[in-house]
Amino acid sequence: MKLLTKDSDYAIRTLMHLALHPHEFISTKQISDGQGMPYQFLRRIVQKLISHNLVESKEGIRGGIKIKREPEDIKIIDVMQIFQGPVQLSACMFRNKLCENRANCVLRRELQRIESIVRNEFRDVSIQKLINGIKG
Amino acid sequence: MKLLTKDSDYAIRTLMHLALHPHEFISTKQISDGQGMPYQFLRRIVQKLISHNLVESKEGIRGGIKIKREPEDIKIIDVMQIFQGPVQLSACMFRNKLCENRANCVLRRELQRIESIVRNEFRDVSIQKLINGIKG
DNA sequence: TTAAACTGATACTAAACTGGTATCAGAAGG
DNA sequence: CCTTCTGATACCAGTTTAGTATCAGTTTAA
Ligand code: FES
Ligand code: FES
Repeated sequence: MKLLTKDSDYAIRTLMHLALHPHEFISTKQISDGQGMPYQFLRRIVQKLISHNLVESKEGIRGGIKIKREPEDIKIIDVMQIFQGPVQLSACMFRNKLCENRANCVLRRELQRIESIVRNEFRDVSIQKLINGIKG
Repeated sequence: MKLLTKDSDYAIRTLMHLALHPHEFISTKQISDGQGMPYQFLRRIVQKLISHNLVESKEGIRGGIKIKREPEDIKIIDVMQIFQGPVQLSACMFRNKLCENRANCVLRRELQRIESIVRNEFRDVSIQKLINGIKG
């Protein structure tokens, strides 16, 4: 079970980097080089961050990207949802259709409980908190 | 992010079923039919449970499978580890090699913290607990 | 005014994983 | 000896993951 995929990972690191220089446009190339991430892969990731309004961009030779929201307000669960979709339990059995006694299903209940714990943990970590290395 | 794959799911349900009839050998066919799981898929899953000593089997016409350990002692994290491998964070960046300042990496630290929370939760749920629907 | 350094938008790829199916062999029991 | 079971594999299609490539358009500064 992998908690974080590469794209979420790279995205978070990129946001951390941007949060440290909130007033300048930094090129994706510079970030990918500096952090050892594959450039074209990061390009695609960055475009998603832009389309989700976490980052803004400027085209042209002195262009680049810049963080658009407060680092406190960007939780890593937001980033994960963009790249990995929602935290979800195993789909209900009986292939297509949901089974009847969902309300009573104990496995389902436990999974939902754990699921919400996981969500809360990832919601508690912001980009700022990562930068601080402390509660944020 | 999916917490439970189908094989873990089916394995857990199978163990629950076996735990309810701890003294008889039940055929895989009977279980797959009864629970709406694909037979051949479940066969493969059951073989893994056997090779990991959670279940024992008897060949031949009145054969089948039987639970081998106490339902209290089988935690769902054990089952998940068999089918999904360990709960792990995103691999360290800089492709193959681990990066230098691992000790200082805040993202890594947070992920490890959350990882251990998840592990503990899944370690706290046993087959017996699922059957009871209460603390066990 | 044009070359260089950027982003926008997509298309492509190989490898791994997921969920499922199929086969053939051999054991046990009546 | 026939049926019901397991053991052991091999196969398969669809999706996901991680990464690469291409071409077009924008901006700036020499
Ligand atoms: S699996 Fe559908 S409710 Fe439990
Ligand atoms: S990514 Fe390797 S230590 Fe943070």
